[in-house]
Amino acid sequence: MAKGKLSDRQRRILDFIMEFNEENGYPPSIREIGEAANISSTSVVNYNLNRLVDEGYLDRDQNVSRGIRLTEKLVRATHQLADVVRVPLVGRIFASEPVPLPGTDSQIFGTDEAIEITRDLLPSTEGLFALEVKGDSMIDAMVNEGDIVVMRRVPEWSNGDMVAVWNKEREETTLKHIYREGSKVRLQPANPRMKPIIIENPETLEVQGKVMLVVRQLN
Amino acid sequence: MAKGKLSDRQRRILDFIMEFNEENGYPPSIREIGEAANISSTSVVNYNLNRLVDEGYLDRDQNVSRGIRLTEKLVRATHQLADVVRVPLVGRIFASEPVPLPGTDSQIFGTDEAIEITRDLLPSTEGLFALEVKGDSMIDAMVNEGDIVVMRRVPEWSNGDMVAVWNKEREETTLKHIYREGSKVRLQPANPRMKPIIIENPETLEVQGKVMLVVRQLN
DNA sequence: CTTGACATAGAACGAATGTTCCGCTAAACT
DNA sequence: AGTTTAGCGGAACATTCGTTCTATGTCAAG
Repeated sequence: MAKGKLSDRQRRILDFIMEFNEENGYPPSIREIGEAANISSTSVVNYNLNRLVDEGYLDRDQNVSRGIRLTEKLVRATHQLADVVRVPLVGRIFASEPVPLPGTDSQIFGTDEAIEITRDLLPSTEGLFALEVKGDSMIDAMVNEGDIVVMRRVPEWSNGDMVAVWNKEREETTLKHIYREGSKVRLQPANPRMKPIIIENPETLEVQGKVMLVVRQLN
Repeated sequence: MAKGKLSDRQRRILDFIMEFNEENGYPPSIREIGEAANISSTSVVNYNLNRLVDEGYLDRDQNVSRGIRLTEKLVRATHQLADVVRVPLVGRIFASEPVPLPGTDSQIFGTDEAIEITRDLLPSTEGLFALEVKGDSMIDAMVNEGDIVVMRRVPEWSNGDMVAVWNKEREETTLKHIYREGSKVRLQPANPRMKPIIIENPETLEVQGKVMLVVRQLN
């Protein structure tokens, strides 16, 4: 319950456990902790370990050697580890072709090419795929050659979404903000200096994905 | 030496170790492995463990309980964990102001606001800081309002770098590709449809950072 | 058929490791 | 002062756990 105050020893113990874990891939024994923290008695280590459990920093398993588990938060904080989403890189996007869509590859291991995105950059994780942009025809979407576009397969789009649309009549793919306007559809370039396009026949449009993220690596 | 073939048992053992580790935060004991893999004898488990070490899947520490360590690659592959870099988000970037530079905050824990970027998106990790773009004045750099620009403090820039430059005369910050041309400097917009700017007096320029990455989150 | 490498099983041993109990001290509380 | 409590040290104890040794079965090569 009592939150903050850890004794000097307890802080040292915690630090050591984290360090040892990182180093060896398994937790230290009680005696190893004692040695590191200058505690001669195993019972004292045991005592302080239980205190740390009370404070919520550790979990322990009884009667199990090295049965210490760091709390999730601590692990994340100390390592430079984070939750990431593997987004399959399914191909390239040209202006002159519909976007390639992902097959039903096992999203866990299947695809060989993928990019890793930290989860907090993405609102959802389902149905994602990534494309590399070829050519400079997406400039009015403020998307450059070489950029990586992370898209999501969506059943429905809503006003304001930035989507990849395949225009069957013109036979071209563009990235635009899309808006319903009565029976028509307005395609709005991301670049505010450019004019929107009004589509009279929305059936000629095929929304192939909603753009979730654009990543540009320089150099 | 011999690469590929793992016996059915060995695969099961490997799977179990990974699963157990994930579940408990520490590796299983030999007897626990035996139980999971339907092996009655600890010596057989020991035997197979050593085989897995030979194959490069495991590391072991002698005479240490639960002294098993998975090979790095395996850990990464099973979890959805990856190496990330925490980049401090130090402020906003306007056209009308020099870019704010990071203080000497402890880059580990210090800054409260930061974004996490998977390491493979970034070539180096030193001296990084991130800025959020305000206003639409960076359009000719194909950078939009709300984009996040990850920059790096560099002592020297080289030809072709995309940099943030503070133009003292015009009192404005822009993002441009920069080139030395004799005693002059050429600033080239990322948008190929736009004209370059020639700077006669390079002293009026202050290169404040090299742009490493641009991230645009939609929605 | 014999031999040897390989894989397995069972058991015994000893070291590694967690647990418990007793006593001591200093500070806080009544 | 007397009592309580948190924290510590030491030692004995009971398991847990890795190691080792012997024995058995299989299979392919000689």
